[in-house]
Amino acid sequence: MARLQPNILVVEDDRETRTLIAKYLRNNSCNVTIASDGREMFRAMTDHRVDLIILDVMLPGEDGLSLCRTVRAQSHTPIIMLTARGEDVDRILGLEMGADDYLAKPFNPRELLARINAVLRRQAIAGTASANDGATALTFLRWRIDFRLRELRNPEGARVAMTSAEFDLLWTFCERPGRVLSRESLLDLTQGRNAGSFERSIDVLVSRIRRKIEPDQQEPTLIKTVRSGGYMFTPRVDAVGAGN
Amino acid sequence: MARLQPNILVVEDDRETRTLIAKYLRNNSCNVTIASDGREMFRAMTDHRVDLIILDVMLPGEDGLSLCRTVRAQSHTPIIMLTARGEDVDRILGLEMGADDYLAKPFNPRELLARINAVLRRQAIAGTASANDGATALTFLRWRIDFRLRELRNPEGARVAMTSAEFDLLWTFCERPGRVLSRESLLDLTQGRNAGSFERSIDVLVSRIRRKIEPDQQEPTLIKTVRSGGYMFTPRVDAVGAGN
DNA sequence: GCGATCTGTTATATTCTGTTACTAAAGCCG
DNA sequence: CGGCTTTAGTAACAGAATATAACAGATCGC
Repeated sequence: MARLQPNILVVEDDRETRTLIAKYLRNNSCNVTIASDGREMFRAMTDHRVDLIILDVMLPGEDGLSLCRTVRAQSHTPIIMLTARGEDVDRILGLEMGADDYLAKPFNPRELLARINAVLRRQAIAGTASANDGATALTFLRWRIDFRLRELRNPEGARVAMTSAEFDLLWTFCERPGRVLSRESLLDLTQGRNAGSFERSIDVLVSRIRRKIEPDQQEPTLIKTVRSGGYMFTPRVDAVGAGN
Repeated sequence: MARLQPNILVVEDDRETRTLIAKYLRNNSCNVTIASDGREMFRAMTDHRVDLIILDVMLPGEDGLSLCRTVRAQSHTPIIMLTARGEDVDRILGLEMGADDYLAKPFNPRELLARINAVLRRQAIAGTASANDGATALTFLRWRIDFRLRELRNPEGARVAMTSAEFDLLWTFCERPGRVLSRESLLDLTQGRNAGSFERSIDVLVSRIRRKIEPDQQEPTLIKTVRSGGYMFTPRVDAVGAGN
């Protein structure tokens, strides 16, 4: 769903932080470009396609907030802002700045990755609404999960009520079919939360989802348990265009 | 999308307020012209292109309401009116005056900026959508919401009574379909946070709107709840288009 | 002013969600 | 095959978030 190797532009003046972020993202299948100020940022943006910008609030010269507005005025490239703690979050995310998400320093790089994924995913959805290809829904075994509408329909076409958390988890599974996902990474992906050591919340959620979608309660066929590994969503998943 | 440096014309007789607004807007990438009464306003308008007018209701000589009507009759330049509390909002925004938005004094300048952006964006969309004046209405699932008339019609074409606050909120939703809006930003967008209202008030309003527009009271399909996130307006696919 | 309407607040009911605890199942080892 | 250990499934619970009825102050239209 999300681009396989998204181009991330990291705009951050502190060399150490910058390198750290870049390294981490590169280790996690992102193409990373770095810039230390607004000028370099714009150069990079005209240079090649940028899928997402990570933008520090504090920058020499024109500051991040101002840059954010400017970028926003010209393009729809999503922006995640790195803020200091206690920054006025509403304004950053609100109409005025229009950033897509933010992260307060100091942050956990995994958390950043989770946010990036979330934003890109949203972007993919939003993009289809107006313009181009991308899918807004996935189907598996004649079930259909629509991210934009946040609804799940069974093979008969009836809506199946899902709570927010259940939906998010199922969505995450659908995006990564056929891969074993650890509880930890599932927690990360759905909530950007660092897993507290032994939490069984994923187990419980899986159980609740299974009750709603598994044809045979005794023998799960959709979400398989991988002992001491996590869970795996097994059915073949097809992308479906806008929900018409 | 939005003009990079929109030309804003501020019409306000109180020098202090006027200067404050101008200063703030200039700091936020706007070109600002000021006028202290109707005469100066018209002079400015013939002088150069004006993208948006901020117009105080109380003015010496010909008052803001009257000026608003006049401008409206001649051009499509969007207008945001500054009103005193308790002013008749429906009338100001409605057919009679035709302002595009309003803000009750005293207001937060950041909120003003947000409104400006919103109006300009709408304008941009309306402009590109097809041709002309139109685009004062949106349709979703055969419902039709008309911003100018401030009325809502159901698929059968019957008017559905909406109170001012309900309409404002629904409008806000319609402008941002498919996005999760936090209670906080909804408050900001509808009232500018001046009024110290609690976030629960959004819940109550949503509940009231749902009662009027949701086909199934048990299972909302239009305004979805995103737990600990806010609400999301999810009209089906074709839904949002210029009301032609 | 007076009744009708609107709107935010409060209180209560309902729903959701993560945790805990207990049970069942799976692996391990002799 | 049994015991023993580890891991998963899920009922039950408690805290959090949401839905909505009811209330009261504000506002509107006469």
